[in-house]
Amino acid sequence: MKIGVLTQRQINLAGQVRISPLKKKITLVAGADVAYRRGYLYCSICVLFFPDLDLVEESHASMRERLPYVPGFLSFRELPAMTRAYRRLKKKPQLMMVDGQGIAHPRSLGLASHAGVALGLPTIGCAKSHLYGHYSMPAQERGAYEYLTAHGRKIGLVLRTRSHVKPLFVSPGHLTALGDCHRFVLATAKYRIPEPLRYAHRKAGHRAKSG
DNA sequence: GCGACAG
DNA sequence: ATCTTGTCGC
Repeated sequence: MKIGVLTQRQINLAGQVRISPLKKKITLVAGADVAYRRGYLYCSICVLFFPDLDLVEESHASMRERLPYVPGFLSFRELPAMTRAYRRLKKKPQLMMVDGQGIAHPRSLGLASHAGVALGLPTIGCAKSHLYGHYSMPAQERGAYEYLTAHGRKIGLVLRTRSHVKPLFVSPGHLTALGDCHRFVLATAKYRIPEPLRYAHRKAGHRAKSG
C-alpha cells in the first residue's frame, strides 16, 4: 500500500475522531500493546477493574506482519491484531489505553485515535516517546506536566508518572479529553507505565516468546 | 537540503 | 519493537 493512499485514509478517519470528556462511569479500564517476533505481531489486551486495578480478563491475537513500521503510520501495522484481540474480549471496557499516540499526530490519527474510531470506544494514547507537537520538559516530581501543542492547540500532555523518570506523552484518542488523560493515567500508574499497559506489555512479550 | 521520526 | 548483563541512582 502506498503512503499517499494511507495518508488520505488518515485524513478521512481523523474527521470521525471526537474529542470530548468521558461521561460514563469507568469501572473497567483496558490496556492494549503489541510485541513483535520473527515476522509476527502479538497483541494482548488486559482489562482491569477501576479504580482497584485488579486483573479481570485478557485476550490475545497474533498475525503475520503485513506492513513495515513507518513513523506516522503505526496504526495500519498494529490495528489488525488489536481489533482481533478486542473482539475476543467478553467484558468490554468503558475506556482503553493504547501504547502509542492519540491525536498528537501529524494528521491527528495516532494508533489510539484510529483504534477508538474503529472500535467505537473511548481511548487514550499513552506513548513512551515523542512523535509530534511542541513542549518543554515538566518538573521532576510525579504529577508534573506540560502541554503538547501544535498550531496553537493543546493536543496532549507530557506527564511525569514517576519522579525523576522520563515522562509519558499522553493524548486523547477518541471520545476522551485532556483532563481524562491526566486523571486516568495518574490514577492507574503505580510505576512509569500505567498498570493496564504494563500488564498488556508483559503478556504480549511472553506470548511472542512462546510463539 | 537538514533534522525528526509512536512501535 | 528487538538483540542483551550488569550497574548507577532515587
